[in-house]
Amino acid sequence: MVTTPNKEKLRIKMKNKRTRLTRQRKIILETLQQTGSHPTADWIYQKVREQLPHISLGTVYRNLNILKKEGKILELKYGKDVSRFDALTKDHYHFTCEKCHRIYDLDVALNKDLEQMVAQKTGFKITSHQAEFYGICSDCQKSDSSN
Amino acid sequence: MVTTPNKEKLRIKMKNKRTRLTRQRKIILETLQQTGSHPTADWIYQKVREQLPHISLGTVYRNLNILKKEGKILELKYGKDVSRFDALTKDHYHFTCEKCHRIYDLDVALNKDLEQMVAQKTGFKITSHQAEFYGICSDCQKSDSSN
DNA sequence: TTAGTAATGGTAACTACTCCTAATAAGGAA
DNA sequence: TTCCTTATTAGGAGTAGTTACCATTACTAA
Repeated sequence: MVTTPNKEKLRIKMKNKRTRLTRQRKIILETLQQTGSHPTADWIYQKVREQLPHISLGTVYRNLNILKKEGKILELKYGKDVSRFDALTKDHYHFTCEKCHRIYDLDVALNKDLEQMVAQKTGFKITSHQAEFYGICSDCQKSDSSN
Repeated sequence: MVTTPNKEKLRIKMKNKRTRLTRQRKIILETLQQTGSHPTADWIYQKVREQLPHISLGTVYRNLNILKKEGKILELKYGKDVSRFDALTKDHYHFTCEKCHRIYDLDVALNKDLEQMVAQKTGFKITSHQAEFYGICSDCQKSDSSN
């Protein structure tokens, strides 16, 4: 009898589909947040299995996609090969070391001017951009010079 | 009988491994250069088959990788799904339309300052960077408003 | 012409990922 | 708490894109 209008709002925000916070989804997100790195789906799968030995790989993929849609994680596709995931939600650039293949988050302000410039030049509507830098990270520079 | 010393030079440039410009490789590169777009490997395969009906898909992939290593083409991986290839050699940014999924080359000067800023902030050695912009292209904006 | 080997076609194998289905469990209502 | 609806799961089969393998072909240089 008692209607709950504020819950209704929430539901609308989530696009008519209540998502349930399952144990699996929770642990997948936590795992990703706890590693500061950018693991592959398979790495996450292996890691989560330590807590949920019976979780299936499909569940990991499904949840990564759901979390991505919800904006809680980021999928990085540009590297060389596999998709990697990133728990940080705020936009940031990435750096890939061409030697050790680690991916670093860059603490550099997004250059929103670039978007505007592109919009002006092309007439396209720009909603976002990303950038990746390539080169040699400090660690690998060190080990280079010591050889 | 006539020796051609300039060929020797070429060989050194190609890193001790003579690559042969086969009919297949030539046509693959030309096909890619002639389409101004960013086709998938499979699209290239279909197109090249019009001229070389017996070419195998493996040959297309092998040659795309070789051409990539030689710096003659670019592989774009960031989009949603499949790899796409780009015959342009000079660096440029890309725009992906989130509606029609076309990829456009942007005629915007590379922002080399960004690289320097990142290098200063991180101590990494930056050799290159790329950027992708996302949004809605002019065509799709038009068809949007007419509906 | 001949030796050496890069490249090819055809196909099998691999890998990252998605889809399918019956069973399970989250979470709202009573 | 108990019930009910249905989102989500495990597990496995299936798929698409790509690479590896190998016997054969075709350049290249001597």
